[in-house]
Amino acid sequence: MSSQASSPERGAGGSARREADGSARRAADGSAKRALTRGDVLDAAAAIVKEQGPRALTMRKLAAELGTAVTSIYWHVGNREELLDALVERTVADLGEIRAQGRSPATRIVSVTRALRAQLRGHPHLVAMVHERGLTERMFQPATQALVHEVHAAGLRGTQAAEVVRSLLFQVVGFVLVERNRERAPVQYPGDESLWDEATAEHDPALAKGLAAPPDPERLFLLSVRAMVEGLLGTRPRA
Amino acid sequence: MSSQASSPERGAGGSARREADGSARRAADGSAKRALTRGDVLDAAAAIVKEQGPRALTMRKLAAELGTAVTSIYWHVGNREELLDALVERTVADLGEIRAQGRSPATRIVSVTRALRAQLRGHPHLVAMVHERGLTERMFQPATQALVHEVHAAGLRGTQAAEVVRSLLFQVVGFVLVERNRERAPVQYPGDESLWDEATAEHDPALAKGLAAPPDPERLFLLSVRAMVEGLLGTRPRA
DNA sequence: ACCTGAACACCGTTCAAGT
DNA sequence: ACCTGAACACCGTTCAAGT
Repeated sequence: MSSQASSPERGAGGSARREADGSARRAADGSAKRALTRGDVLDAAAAIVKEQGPRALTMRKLAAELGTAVTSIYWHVGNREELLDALVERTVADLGEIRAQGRSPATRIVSVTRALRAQLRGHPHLVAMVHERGLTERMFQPATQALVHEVHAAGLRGTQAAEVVRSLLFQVVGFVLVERNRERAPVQYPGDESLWDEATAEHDPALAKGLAAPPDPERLFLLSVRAMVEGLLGTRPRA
Repeated sequence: MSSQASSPERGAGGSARREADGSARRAADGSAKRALTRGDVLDAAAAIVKEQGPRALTMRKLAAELGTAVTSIYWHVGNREELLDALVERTVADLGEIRAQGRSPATRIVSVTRALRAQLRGHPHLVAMVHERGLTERMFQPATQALVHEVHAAGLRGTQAAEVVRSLLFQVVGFVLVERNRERAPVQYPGDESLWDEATAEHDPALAKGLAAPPDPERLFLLSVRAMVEGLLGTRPRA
């Protein structure tokens, strides 16, 4: 409920920011000690979340990191939930534009999905946090915008265009989520071998191998997105 | 670390279970009091998770619900994390088979994705919990199995078949996730209207409306899956 | 305007002790 | 074999009090 309207670090577009990593206020060193700002809190919180996930972000740990009393944080950001809200908000705002590349609409659409996937992979915990806060639509706004443009260029309009855009967004999100799951837990239970033995794979060893471990997610991503674009537009995109 | 091997309620296939809703041990009523079993704990935990989400499942609340001391629970399930593990494990095991319907492979594939979506929607918190535990592959095993069969029937083999199966799974998961997000947070911030005004929708009001609120997720789901199947198989599925 | 420590209600978990 | 209360370390949050 604290109506802080500072909104620090809006940047000049979104890509380059890294210098101002709250290195100013270190108290543990005994060095110079500035006044704590809302931006400091967000920076420190962002660092913890990025490295250890949102679960590891406790108010007390954050305070220790900043060299302040726990209660000071509350003055600047309200409470933990509002802190996470602000963090997500800032990260989403800093994601930057998505630019299509290529000549044909189909190719340009594929390039947008690739850019979106790259963004999502760059912020491993962001998707879940955005999801919890009901900001999904907003987070995908830039990508949606770009897709709208390309779908229009492909000649689609109205409801049909909207459905194509949404199908593509869902595809990317689903892919990244499952992909990340595999990265985090490479060895599944009860283990891939037993899950895809000869019988369950219907005597198709190459298929069993393909399902047990996707050797090239990049390739799989391109393939599925291209299939989807082809099915939706009736045009085959080119590499 | 407690090696309890009871594994209650494995059922006779998976669909019908509902009678044994831990109504036996009610202590608050002052009625008859059986010995607490691992199954009781899992049942009560499942009820809480189903109604209020995994976050609301605290050991103390669970104990109160069961009419026991908190520490009794630990004897039966180890700790909170193992409790959730067991819960997910049991739920996944009880999900049941997925049967394809229809004549052509393309149509049957679509029917499998619909069944999978219905399963996921029936357990709103399951996907996230499974995801956290790295059990995604296992959870989708029945659906994958069914898809493998149909893709084989469509004449695909090996790596190509595996890629088709995976693309479809990703599509379904992504769809359900985003769909659920919209249900939970119907009013987005900063609001759909402002997000899709005339300019951002490139002067296509029907598209703006389509993106602001998907009137029929069922329809959108079918459309996108069919497009994907068509793009992957080169065959158009029929309703 | 900003920061502080004390205090509260709530967690998960351990452990010695009961039956 | 099962259950218990006491106790520990950790949470988020509030509040009166400082400067």
